[in-house]
Amino acid sequence: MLKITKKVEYALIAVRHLQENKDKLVPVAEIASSYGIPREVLAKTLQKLASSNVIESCKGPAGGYKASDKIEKTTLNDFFEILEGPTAIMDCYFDSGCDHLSSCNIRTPINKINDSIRNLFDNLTLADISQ
Amino acid sequence: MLKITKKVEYALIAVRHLQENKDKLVPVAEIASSYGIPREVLAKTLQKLASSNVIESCKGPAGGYKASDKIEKTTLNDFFEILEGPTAIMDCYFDSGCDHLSSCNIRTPINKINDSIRNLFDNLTLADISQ
DNA sequence: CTTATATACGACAAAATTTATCGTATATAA
DNA sequence: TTATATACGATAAATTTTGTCGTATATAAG
Repeated sequence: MLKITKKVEYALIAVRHLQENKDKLVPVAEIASSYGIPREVLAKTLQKLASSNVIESCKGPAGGYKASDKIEKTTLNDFFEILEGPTAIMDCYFDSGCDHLSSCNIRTPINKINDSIRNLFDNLTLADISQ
Repeated sequence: MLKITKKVEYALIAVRHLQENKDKLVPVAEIASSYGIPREVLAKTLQKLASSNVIESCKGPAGGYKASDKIEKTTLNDFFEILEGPTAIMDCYFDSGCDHLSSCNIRTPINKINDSIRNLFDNLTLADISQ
């Protein structure tokens, strides 16, 4: 439990790689083969980061991805939410279909834990964890 | 991602229930039926909490579980680790079988995130989140 | 001492989620 | 025009989580 997914792991690896190669455009295939990541999985992940402008994409031959200016200031919370949706230890606060809401005795605890984690990740940037 | 498991959810519900019924011994069946939890799953979960002395068990007719003195001071980190093992967002720091260690470029980031989360959960007790 | 009830514990099946693959479309530099 | 790279959806495989079943053990009550 409380594990990140491979998607997020791959995204972190890619972001770090792009940060270390700031000048050039790096194609997905290069990152995938360097770290043993399935190409298609990584591609889809980087597409999400590109559409949120954490990284920039360029199509065509000699194309690829590069880190954007925004990347250093991106918080872990933003990063995770781009890839996986809202940060929460349970789904019940986004789903509406909980049958047991009336007898639920852990709303307060769950909310407190969620708030604590979001607060933590709102105050950690990609730059912070790289140093 | 970063979700708690049903086991942990059920354990939290049970702990809260026991805290609200401090005097009496509550059988698993009572908690399971009150909150719509599968009896056997909850039973196994409470057995772990009992063997770690977070709660106390009593066999036989009129037996059941009750909160221990230790319960209020139990940190979220201890609670989670009793139920699910070490707190970490990736398994690679406990498994030894990572093929890509030499090319791994996210050891520092992962360690920083792990440390931050453990620090957070070490400083939150079951009492803290219940208020 | 027998019986009913509760915890203790392991093996296995079902369900859900995550991870990976495949196919097709679009953009662009050479 | 061609080769190469991103973009995106559908589906299959693998893994993990969740739930079920069976059996053993302890103990209070009659």
